[in-house]
Amino acid sequence: MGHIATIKDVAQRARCGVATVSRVLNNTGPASAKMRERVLAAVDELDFQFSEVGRSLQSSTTRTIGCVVPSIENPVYANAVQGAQEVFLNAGYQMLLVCTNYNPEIETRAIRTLIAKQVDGILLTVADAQNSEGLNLIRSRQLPHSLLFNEAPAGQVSWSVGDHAAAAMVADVFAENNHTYTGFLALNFLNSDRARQRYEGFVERCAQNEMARPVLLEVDDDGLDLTAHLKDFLDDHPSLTGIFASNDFLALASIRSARKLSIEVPQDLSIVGFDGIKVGQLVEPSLATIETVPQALGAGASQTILSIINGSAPPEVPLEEKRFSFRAGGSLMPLAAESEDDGKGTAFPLSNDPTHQKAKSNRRDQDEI
Amino acid sequence: MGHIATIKDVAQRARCGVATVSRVLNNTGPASAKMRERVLAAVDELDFQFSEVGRSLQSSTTRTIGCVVPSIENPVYANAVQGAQEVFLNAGYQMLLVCTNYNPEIETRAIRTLIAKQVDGILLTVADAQNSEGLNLIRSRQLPHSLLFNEAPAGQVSWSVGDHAAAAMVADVFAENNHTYTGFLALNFLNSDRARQRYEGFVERCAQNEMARPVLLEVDDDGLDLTAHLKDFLDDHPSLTGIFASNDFLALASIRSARKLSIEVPQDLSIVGFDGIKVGQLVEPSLATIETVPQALGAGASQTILSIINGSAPPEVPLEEKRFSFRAGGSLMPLAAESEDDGKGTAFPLSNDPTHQKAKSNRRDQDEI
DNA sequence: GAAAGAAATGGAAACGTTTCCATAAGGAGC
DNA sequence: GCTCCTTATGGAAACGTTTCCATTTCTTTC
Repeated sequence: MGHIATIKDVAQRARCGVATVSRVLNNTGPASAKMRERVLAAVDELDFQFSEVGRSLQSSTTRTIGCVVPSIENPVYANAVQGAQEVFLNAGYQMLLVCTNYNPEIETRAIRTLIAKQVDGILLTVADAQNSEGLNLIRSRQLPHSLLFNEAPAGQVSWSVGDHAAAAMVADVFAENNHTYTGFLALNFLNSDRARQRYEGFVERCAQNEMARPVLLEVDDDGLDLTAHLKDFLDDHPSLTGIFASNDFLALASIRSARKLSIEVPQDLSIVGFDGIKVGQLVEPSLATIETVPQALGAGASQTILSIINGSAPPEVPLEEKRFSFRAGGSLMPLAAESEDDGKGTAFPLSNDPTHQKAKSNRRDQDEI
Repeated sequence: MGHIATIKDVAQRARCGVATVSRVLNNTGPASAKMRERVLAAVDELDFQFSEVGRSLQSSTTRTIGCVVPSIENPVYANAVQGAQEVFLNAGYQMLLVCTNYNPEIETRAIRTLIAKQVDGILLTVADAQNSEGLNLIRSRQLPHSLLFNEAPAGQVSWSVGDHAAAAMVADVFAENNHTYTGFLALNFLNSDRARQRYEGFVERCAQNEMARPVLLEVDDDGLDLTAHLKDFLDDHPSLTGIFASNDFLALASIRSARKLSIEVPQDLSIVGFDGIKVGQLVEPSLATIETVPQALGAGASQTILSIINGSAPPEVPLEEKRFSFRAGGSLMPLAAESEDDGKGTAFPLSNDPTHQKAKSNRRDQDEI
């Protein structure tokens, strides 16, 4: 028979009522030994398994959590999702995953559907936390949820990296290494509040460190024409000695593009990434970057949701210094120090800096080919 | 009111029966203009949305697909899952994701739960397709499903890379480059039929090519002690000139470990990876590897499932040559050719091969430190 | 052996839908 | 104004659970 057994079939076969079957199988309420045995036998013979749909309708609980992220091709999100998934699975929840591809419409639609499916909670990274229709829906429904990677608007919890401060740290690192003229390489600037926060944090701290205002290079896709973009960019801004890439892939791609342009990293150009993906340590030169803990953030955010669901005390979001740190790497090199009493950092490149000089000449060579 | 509106609330507010509300909202059956308006107004005022749980119970369909993979930290699976997710989302399905961490028990449990949740189909990569409890459950329930990455047992569809043939291709590449003494670096050998199939394919083709039987180096975790393992391995097998790593991460890690041991890749040792992850092209030396199309496999497998569900013609699995190809890279270098008439490849390393010689001496140096 | 209490059991309602079927309302034709 | 048909509408069953409550069965105690 192609028919899937229900509790009624079991009851019939065990010659008892459905209530008894339910009690036996859930171990709720009394049952005689022989009855128990009959039920178990019937379950075995019919290969019975409860329908979670029926259960959900009755209990208005689905043991399912929604998870909305931009993409899992980015290992940062992949790790976070994996961390979350593990926590949820251990707690007996499964995870509905939606990748929005940084598209706010998909985001909204997905959240709507998740709500309709009556998920018990939602873990999400939205395009813009200040202005997310989906997030508003969740809030108005008072559905247990936690933001991941997004900075939360008001005094709400969010498991974010601390993009602003982390980017500021990059500015400090550049300053410590005597870099003054830097660029910021951005991807998905429009659809990612994180990218914007990094840029802001970087720009602000550069100003505080009396460095030049970083120039912005925005690329729309991480396609193969990065080399061309980079060339134009460096041609337009020949004094640049360092680039802060808004993620590690972009940083690695930049190193490669630089190599193609005969610009050596780090001798001619220093590059710092963001995220701290694993391969960054495997390559040569190793990637200087901001190391983050996406898996921990994902796990933490999940626990926040679980604690809301079962009313226990939510975990504390760790301090910023636990959420990111600078990882030194071969892609960043100190410039020879500017003499300390040289006034407050003139706005011109140092022509007596050999490293810097080399960078420029090298680049010029390239230009003239 | 903290109460979520149901169809009854809408009916009450619109002063009509629930059947009418259902008809209006689903556009099934007739309804007068004024009634339609009243219902729509009520929906708006109450912020009503259908409960998918109620619907599912009634329609015995959930618009949800289960997806079981070992891990999404591995970009191969991440890409495949992402590809699948997109196809499903476009078709109006959402995806329950479970990562098993290569653990068969989690795998079985997860599949059981997915069945209980009455997913409309399951996309899965199992530890061992020949012997998977979960897979049997799915089959006996006749649930629409498709294997992903696993080779299917009998004449069943599966969206796999073609690990056996792909690994054979690596053997051919080594042969073409005059490598005779090779090693196979394996991870998760126990819990991955793919890794085993790659090994078998490689060993077989090496034999056909009259190369030495590849030596197997099995590592249990991709931790930091790969360097130590590699050193021992190369000490034990000094004639080795090439290593086939069962995935790209392992390959990159090997290159790094080699670098630490002052073994130069590819001059002293050639390395070939598997999977074709993106970063492999960004690094120096670039990684020679088998390039695969995980996203396409994921998308294809999803379409197979959808076609089973709605009874349409399933997509064809592309030919093997469309599913993998060899990607040349700087990590593989040809050895000086053995003289063609030298008989059928003697079983000893060529002492007149400078590159090879260098490799050996270099390694010896290392040993003596 | 009867009464009282405890233990076991089953019936039925409820959860939120859809859909079948019956009924009500409206209009056309005589 | 009546019948007849079409179009609207609502009641109720069904989907698979859990749980409340009432009923039955078994022990115990006198």
